Amino acid sequence: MPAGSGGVVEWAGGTYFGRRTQEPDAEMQSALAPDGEVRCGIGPALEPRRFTSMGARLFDLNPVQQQAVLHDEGPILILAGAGTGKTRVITTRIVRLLYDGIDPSAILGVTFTNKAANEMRERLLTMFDPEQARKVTLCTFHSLCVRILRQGIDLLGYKKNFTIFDEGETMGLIKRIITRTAAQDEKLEPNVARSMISKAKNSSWNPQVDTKTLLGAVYARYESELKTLNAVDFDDLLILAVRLLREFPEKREQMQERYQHLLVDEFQDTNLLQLELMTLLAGKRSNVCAVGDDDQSIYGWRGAEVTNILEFESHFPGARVLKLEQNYRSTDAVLQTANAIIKGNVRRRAKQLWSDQGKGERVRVVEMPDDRKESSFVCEEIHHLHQTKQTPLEDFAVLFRTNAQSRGFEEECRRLKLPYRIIGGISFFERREVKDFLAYLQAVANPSDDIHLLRALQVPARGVGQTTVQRALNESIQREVGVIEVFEDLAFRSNCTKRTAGALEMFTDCIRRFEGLFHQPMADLGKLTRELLDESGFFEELRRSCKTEEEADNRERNVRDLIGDLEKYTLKKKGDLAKFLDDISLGDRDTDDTQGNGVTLITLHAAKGLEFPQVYLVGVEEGILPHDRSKMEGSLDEERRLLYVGITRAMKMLTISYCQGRVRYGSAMPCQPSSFLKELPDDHIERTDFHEIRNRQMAPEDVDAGFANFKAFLSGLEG
DNA sequence: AATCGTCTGCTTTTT
DNA sequence: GCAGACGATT
Repeated sequence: MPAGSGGVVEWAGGTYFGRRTQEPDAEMQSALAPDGEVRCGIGPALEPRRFTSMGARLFDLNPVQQQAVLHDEGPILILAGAGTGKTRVITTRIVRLLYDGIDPSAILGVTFTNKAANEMRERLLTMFDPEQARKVTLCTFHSLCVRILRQGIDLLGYKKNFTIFDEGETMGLIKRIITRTAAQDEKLEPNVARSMISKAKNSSWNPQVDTKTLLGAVYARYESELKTLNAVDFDDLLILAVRLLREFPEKREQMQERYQHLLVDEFQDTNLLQLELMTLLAGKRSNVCAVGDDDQSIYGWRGAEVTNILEFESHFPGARVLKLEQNYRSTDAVLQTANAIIKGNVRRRAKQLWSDQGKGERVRVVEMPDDRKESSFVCEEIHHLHQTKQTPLEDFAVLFRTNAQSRGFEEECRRLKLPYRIIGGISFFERREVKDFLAYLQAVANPSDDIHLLRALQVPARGVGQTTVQRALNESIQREVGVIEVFEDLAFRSNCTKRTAGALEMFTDCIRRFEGLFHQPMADLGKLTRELLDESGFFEELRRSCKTEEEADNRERNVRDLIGDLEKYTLKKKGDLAKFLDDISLGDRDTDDTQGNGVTLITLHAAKGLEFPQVYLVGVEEGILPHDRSKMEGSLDEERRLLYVGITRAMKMLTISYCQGRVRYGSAMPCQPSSFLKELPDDHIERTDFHEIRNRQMAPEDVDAGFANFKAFLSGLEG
């Protein structure tokens, strides 16, 4: 059926026009009867079994959502404003395809985070026969690419057991290259180099690798060293997968045959390569269902291309475009505030969020004297609401632009004994013990993985120093063999000190022995891992290197948790060690997300996709939101979207605060309210300040105390 | 190999 | 003002 034709669809003998937008009438209602048989469009219908029928599911959706679900073939863009039931639509659409009798393994749903992919899978399993639903591919862009590459990367001259470098490993390599490449007087920030290289790699335009500049030389060297290490970074996963599909028609056709229906979540966050990957996979059929919201595009700085969504129709000609604007999350006051902010952006697909949940409480905009008052006010109010109204602490979230801002709130929570959780910051996988642990597993899984082997070699320190390692590396490059083979070479060892030679022998023997054990078919991987870590002195080192008992326990628990994950993983037959490591390298971990206990402290970026009944959006000051740097980079529109994302997280109550002064970079500085705040609609907001709010809530004697505090602060500022 | 002192730089970070 | 990195010490 041609795209966008709003084709006629049969429902239990009745006729349903996919394009209609009005409420279901009586005729339709009977056609959509909850237990009715379902037959629509595309494939041979399946008999619905114990799951809610498709008809009933459709009945729960609003008219536009229904159209999104019922759209047949050809490209469709679903512009899903914040809180408009996007995930629901996407999962229901998959269910609908399944009901149509589409082969589950021909359906591919792509997301950006493992969390999103896993949540979608969970949801799908409750909606359709799990045995079938499980066969639907739901994964991240990166894990999709790994799947593609594990099968065909040899065509591009890599070995199939390539290693995936994470951010840290990438950085390490770049740093080493810079020190080796740069002349005495040359300087290059590894951070800068990394992001430039990543930009160059991602933006398909090949910036004529100019090896005359230091950056160019580092870039060229980085690429060639990755290749010799048989390693790929996160960018390469996309680049190589796209190259494979572009350059090898048989691969492309094979994939196009396999995946007949593509669904992409958070489309506004896709970059050029991700778009290209999708067009390559979609092929002529062009069955692409993209879901996203240009107003929530906040990852431009990471290469996301808003134009992918703004110009969707030019990438997928004939695309149908639907707008979801009915919001099921927030009150009208919140939504009007959000609408008012976002309409200041020019390049966007205009949307007006609305809800039928009533006006709700007005949005408070509070002026605070300084950042300390801000955090104490917010935390005390949360405390107060929790005590007097029994509002669960999980209902509250404090949203801020930069991680540094979390600190004051953290301290304040501690002072008040409010449980809290911080989202973001250093990720689990960046923890040293986790990386060391994974290095061991990777070394055992693939001893020719030099980088991880060398990392394992250093934990614990074995008396094999820089010079030995460097010598081994040189030799391994020269002889074109893995470092482990150099270590095992008696001639090489005879050139080391006795101590070093012994250590090398012990280490390589250990790795080799466990390599064999791990590859036995019925191996108990958990048990083996514990033996490996005991024998190698890993656990001992882990405890030894901690200052406090508590820290040691924490770190050991992290590692033991991961071993538990590995056990579960193999028990559930999800795959072998190599597959487990792939998943983990891409951050996919079966987290039993112990339902968040406490107040949530979170950055605006990390808050996207979440919702909270009570939201405090703090530090909304010129220079912070919008951030100073964004003005130089000309990304004010993205800052505005960031604010929009923050506002639309709130379900019932939203408080926006800014300070007259705050401590930044160590010294007290005056602040202006964010220029965005001028755009707020007066009829839905209430402007107030710290003192007014205090006077309203506090007993008089407390007010005096508060005032005394304030004076104390002022004198502190002057001193 | 560990430790101490000095220097720097300071947004966000799905993979 | 503080954390993290790096180089010079022992």
